[in-house]
Amino acid sequence: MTLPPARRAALRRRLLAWYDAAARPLPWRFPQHGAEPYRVWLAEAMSQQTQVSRVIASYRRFLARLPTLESLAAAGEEEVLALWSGLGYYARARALRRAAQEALARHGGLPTTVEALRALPGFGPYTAGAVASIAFVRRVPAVDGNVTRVLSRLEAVEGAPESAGARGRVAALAGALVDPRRPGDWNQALMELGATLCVKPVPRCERCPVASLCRARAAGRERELPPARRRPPRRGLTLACALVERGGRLLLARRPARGLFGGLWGPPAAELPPGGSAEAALRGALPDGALAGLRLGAEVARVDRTLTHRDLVLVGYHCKVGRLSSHHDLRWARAKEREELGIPSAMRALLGQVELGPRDG
DNA sequence: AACACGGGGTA
DNA sequence: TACCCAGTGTT
Repeated sequence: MTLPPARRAALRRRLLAWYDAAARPLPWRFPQHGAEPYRVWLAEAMSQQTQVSRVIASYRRFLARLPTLESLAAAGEEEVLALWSGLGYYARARALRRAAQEALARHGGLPTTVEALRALPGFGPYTAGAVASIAFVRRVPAVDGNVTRVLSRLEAVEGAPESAGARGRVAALAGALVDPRRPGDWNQALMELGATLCVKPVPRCERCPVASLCRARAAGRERELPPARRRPPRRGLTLACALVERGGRLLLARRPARGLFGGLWGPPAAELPPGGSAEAALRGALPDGALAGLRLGAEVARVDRTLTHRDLVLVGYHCKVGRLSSHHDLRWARAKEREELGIPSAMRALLGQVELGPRDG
């Protein structure tokens, strides 16, 4: 349990030296940007449960359009969701925008302490620690999945990583190890090691700067620790989707703010229970009976997607609707407009299967 | 504590 | 197929 000062010093020295030499040149790390807090935050928010390699393109696109905290706070939710399109976990995007507004109103910018950051929407323990340490040089840890794996192996932490005991042990280690002079670099060095060498399931110990200090390796158990997280089985979800064409445009509906694909645009969709009627489901898909007169045509598109918690099936039906009352959450969009909207990837794929007339796009 | 929440890469 | 990813918010 104890972390001797000599061991702590050796870990810091070796890992920081390795990081200085081996860190990947991520766009938010380029020196000309410095540790600009807004950019650090944006990168951290996008990286939640999302591999860094998949974040880079979205990060550049987002920053080009909303380069400052002020521009983000002033942007509409629709625009922010559109810039987030394809990244998933869209609640992150809405929280990002609200946090920008709150930070500006209450602090005149991003606050600089981990406690004040933690109070903003979308800032959990990890993101608050990451931004505080990287952007504001606060001596606080930032424990993500990488750090959990690295520290679990270094100290041979037993037990499921989601258990309270293991989490507490890792948190204590992370707090004790933070380098007081370079807290942000230290936290990033731990993450970098976990992302590039100390990977699951088979770590590349031969290149690891702290392999000789690793208790899991000493015991020959580096492949076993930490144990895999147990996940509940995925449940099936079938969504009937109404593909309604008019004058080369497709009818899109904005989804409710909560739940799957919250706040994004897509074809009007409704859960199709096993053996249920797609027509009945779609007629009730929108509030106010907006689609009460819908008539179902043939199935013309289908998409299967595996999400973390869902086996998702989208079934697209060609549909006719009667007159639509003007509705805040409805719009007709041609292909070009659809490119600019926040639409989940699965629904984009479904729309991509639909052949439209020559007036489209 | 358990669950909801995207999407894609990897072995 | 199963697991994981620079996690957070809700119940």
